[in-house]
Amino acid sequence: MTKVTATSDSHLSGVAIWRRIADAVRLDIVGGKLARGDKLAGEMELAERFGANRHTVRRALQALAAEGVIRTEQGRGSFVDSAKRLSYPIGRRTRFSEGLAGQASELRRQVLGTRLENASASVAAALGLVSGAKVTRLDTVSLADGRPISRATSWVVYRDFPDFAARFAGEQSTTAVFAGLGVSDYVRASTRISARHADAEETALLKLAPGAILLVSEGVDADVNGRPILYGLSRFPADLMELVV
Amino acid sequence: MTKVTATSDSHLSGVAIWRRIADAVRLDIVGGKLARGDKLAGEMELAERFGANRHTVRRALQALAAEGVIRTEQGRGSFVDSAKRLSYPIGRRTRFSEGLAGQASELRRQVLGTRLENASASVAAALGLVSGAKVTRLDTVSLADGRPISRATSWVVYRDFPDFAARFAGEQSTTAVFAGLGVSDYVRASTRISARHADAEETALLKLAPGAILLVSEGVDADVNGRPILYGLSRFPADLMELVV
DNA sequence: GCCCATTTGTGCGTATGTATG
DNA sequence: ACATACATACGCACAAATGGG
Repeated sequence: MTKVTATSDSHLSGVAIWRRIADAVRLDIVGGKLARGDKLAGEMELAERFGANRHTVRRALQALAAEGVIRTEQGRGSFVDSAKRLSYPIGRRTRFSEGLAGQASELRRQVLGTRLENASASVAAALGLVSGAKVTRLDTVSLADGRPISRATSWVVYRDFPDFAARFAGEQSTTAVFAGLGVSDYVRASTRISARHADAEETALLKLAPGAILLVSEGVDADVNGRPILYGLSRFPADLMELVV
Repeated sequence: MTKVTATSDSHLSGVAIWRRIADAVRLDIVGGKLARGDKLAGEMELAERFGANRHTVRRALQALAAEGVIRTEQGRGSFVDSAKRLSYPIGRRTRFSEGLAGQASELRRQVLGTRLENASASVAAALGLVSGAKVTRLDTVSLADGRPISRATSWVVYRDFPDFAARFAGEQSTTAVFAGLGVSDYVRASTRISARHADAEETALLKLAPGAILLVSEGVDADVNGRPILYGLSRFPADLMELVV
């Protein structure tokens, strides 16, 4: 019906047709509609379904094959070669490693660095500080079975936890660090979720194809008295992860 | 430094540089870094910042101007011409209209249609039915101040609420329909959030630029006894909306 | 082995889009 | 506005591999 061509494409999307097809097919796979080992529809049928040329479909399938999502065999077809998306639970008492337990056999958190900086307007607002107040910033990448699944940045009030950066090196989890600093318990006070394209740094760190979509979760953790102790900004590849409330 | 060109672009992203620039600038605006009336950086400076040619930056600014996000004045610069993103609250007791009250002056829900169908595997699983059971499907688009902000599809068990479709025509809200059918209260039992590109139909209905990113929220509402009564799939343009947990 | 339909792989020509200078 | 280079998308044709009679 509506033939989507580079030329007829009404508003000139700036997103190639082959990429939209690749995204749609990948969605069926990570969303569970197609399971590992399943045979995809033929190139002709996909071309028909998306109103595109077979070459364009092939370009999309090549991209998915390069990602390791599918495998193509001449004369036989294309087959699903990867698993469902991981679910990251979001709740008042969520802890990173607990949430993903059972979904991956090996979870690892890599610390990219810590540094002392002056709170930007948004960080200050989230932590209830004046703009420019000293905060400790922590940059991490998390991996499940060796694959990067999140890029997180956290800010902690320096005045309240001057040792935060030093302690983090020796500990595996944020929970453990806070426990060592006298905060026995904390809860998620608020979470905002949005989505956007990955920038260059995120593309590199998360080993994504350029133009990949990220789910962005932005939240504040507070202690039992409701005092904000940590502001976090996490970015998840939308292809690999979904958030469960 | 890292010059991003169509040619040097490592793996051929399928997303044009002008679109990535437009997305990044729009993000600063809807994310609150730039407020209505603020002046954007000059074209030369933006070109420098993104490592692109000034022509390419101009292409991005043209796209944003066409969307109504910015306004460009010869000899003066470009200025922010739109407001912050709307926040859609997600909680156990969230109602659509209550959640957005105060953020827009006029909210409207448009019914695209209702129909009786056989539950697909995913719908059946969510509602606790056998695959193929009869369900009523309801398709809607919601608008805030005339702008489409969500595309939702809901499924209700036909056996439990045979009059659902008929009643919806006369009522404004799902809450009112359920109230008329004897369900005085219901809560959100589970929610899964993901992100992806819009397809052709969504692009048309939500009046988006092709290739736009959607936040997808998938959830089950249950009555006070925990019995699933409605399965909903909502899609929000990530440029306009964020979800707050 | 051979034929055949199906499916993927490849080559060529053309038009338009993207990005630079 | 112009010139250049490459990417994207299409259409047609044919080659190569697979699997079933």
